[in-house]
Amino acid sequence: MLDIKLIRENPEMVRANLERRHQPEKLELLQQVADADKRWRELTAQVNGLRKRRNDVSQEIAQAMKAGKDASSLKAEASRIPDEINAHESELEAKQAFVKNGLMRLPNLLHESVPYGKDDKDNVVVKVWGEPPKFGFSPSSHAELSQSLGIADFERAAKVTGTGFYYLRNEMALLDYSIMRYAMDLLLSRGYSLIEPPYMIRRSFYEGVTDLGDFENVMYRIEDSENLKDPLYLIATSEHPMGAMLKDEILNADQLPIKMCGVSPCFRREIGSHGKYTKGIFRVHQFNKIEQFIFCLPEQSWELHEELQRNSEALYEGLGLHYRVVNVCTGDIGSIAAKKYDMEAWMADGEFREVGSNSNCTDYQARRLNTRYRMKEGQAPAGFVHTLNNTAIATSRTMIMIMEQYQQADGTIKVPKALQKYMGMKTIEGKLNKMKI
RNA sequence: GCCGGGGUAGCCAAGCGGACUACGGCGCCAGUCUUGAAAACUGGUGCUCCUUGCGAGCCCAUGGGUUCGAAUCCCAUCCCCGGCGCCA
Repeated sequence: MLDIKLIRENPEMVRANLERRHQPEKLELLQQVADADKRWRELTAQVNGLRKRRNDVSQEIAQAMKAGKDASSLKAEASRIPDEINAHESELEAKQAFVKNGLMRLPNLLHESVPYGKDDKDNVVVKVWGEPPKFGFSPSSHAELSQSLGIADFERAAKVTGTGFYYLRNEMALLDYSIMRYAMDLLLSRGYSLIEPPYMIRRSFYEGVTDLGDFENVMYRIEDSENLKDPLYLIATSEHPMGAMLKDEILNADQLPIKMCGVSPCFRREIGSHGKYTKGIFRVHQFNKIEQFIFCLPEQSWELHEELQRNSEALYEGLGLHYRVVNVCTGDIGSIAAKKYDMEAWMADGEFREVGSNSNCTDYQARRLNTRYRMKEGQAPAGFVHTLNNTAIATSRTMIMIMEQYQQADGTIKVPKALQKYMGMKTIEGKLNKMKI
């Protein structure tokens, strides 16, 4: 959420930002918000004047009654004022709601280092690590490999829950947990606190961490929520419960930065098919993820954004996986990020696909969450904190990378050295407690 | 789930229809004093608007209601604490 004062005092800056983002449709919204805010201020002045009259007359009534005088004519006058106030109040509330809603829908200000561009084709590759594996055979997709090894069952998952789900078996289930444990150990060693969050959170908290428009498309709602006005939703990432954790709180500067590493399954209704790489576990309704999340002082966030990036890169490099990093351009970046790096991994068909993203949300998310900081105990809040979030590892997509990059001619898969101690094996051969179904 | 007790500013806490302009304390900020600090003393300490003023409005968990007037009375909802019940 942007600060309304920025729109009052520096609308040109907000306008230029929308143009850089290629969101001309939002220019009109910006103007509407500015107009509604102006009207809100006029109405506020009028209504406050009426409220003052009401308060004054009520005081006179009190004094008259204390003096034993008749106050009935004053009462008659006073009883007319609430109607006048009500006549304006509904418009006042409507304008206020419009401004708030508009502010929620205007995107964050971009950092100057975000490359200008129209769509994902204009993202700028800033790093390439490793090389594509050289196979003396035609490589298979992870979907084919997992089926032939008998370590995943997509047909029965489709039967039971519909498309977009999976049963992992034996080595692949172990691989899932091994990747999580590997990522947890690395981030713990770098000082991040490990968090297992609630897997569902209330809607009112969700509004603080993400876009309102995402709800009905992306999130699963729990029908049986006890409080129907504020129902529970399954989390789409542990970023959300971690962000919501400090809603309406004020942190002391010496408590910051707060660095967390969340572990949880993620639930998403919208998995977008459109013929894009739909086989296997690339796009699914449920997957496990280790997520990094930071609350920090404004002056710390750009340095920490790079730290998060180094952590992600260390995780993939430790697994020996070929990847690249792109600086997401102005036309492709999400609305809450001021700057975003995407991690893209090489897959067996020779394409790079997104496996994680790293965003500095500056104060945009914190303003929605109302998470502030003060320089010292007892002092008034000095401003909003900055928040950052970064996929450390999404196990589903990391499994794809490992299976497709470490496959061998006989259809088995080498286990990256760093995972062998967690897996208890050096090669995935599909022999562990093999199921005859 | 049931029965009690609660939710007041950064924190603690009083108030329980009309001087509440929300008492008091702690913390914090500024000033006086001091070589400096502490102590002491004085003033300030939430949000919004603009005509920036000893200006006005708002704020007592949240949303409604009663009233000329609500922190205070009524209704609904949420949350916390204690006890009982249920339970991996």
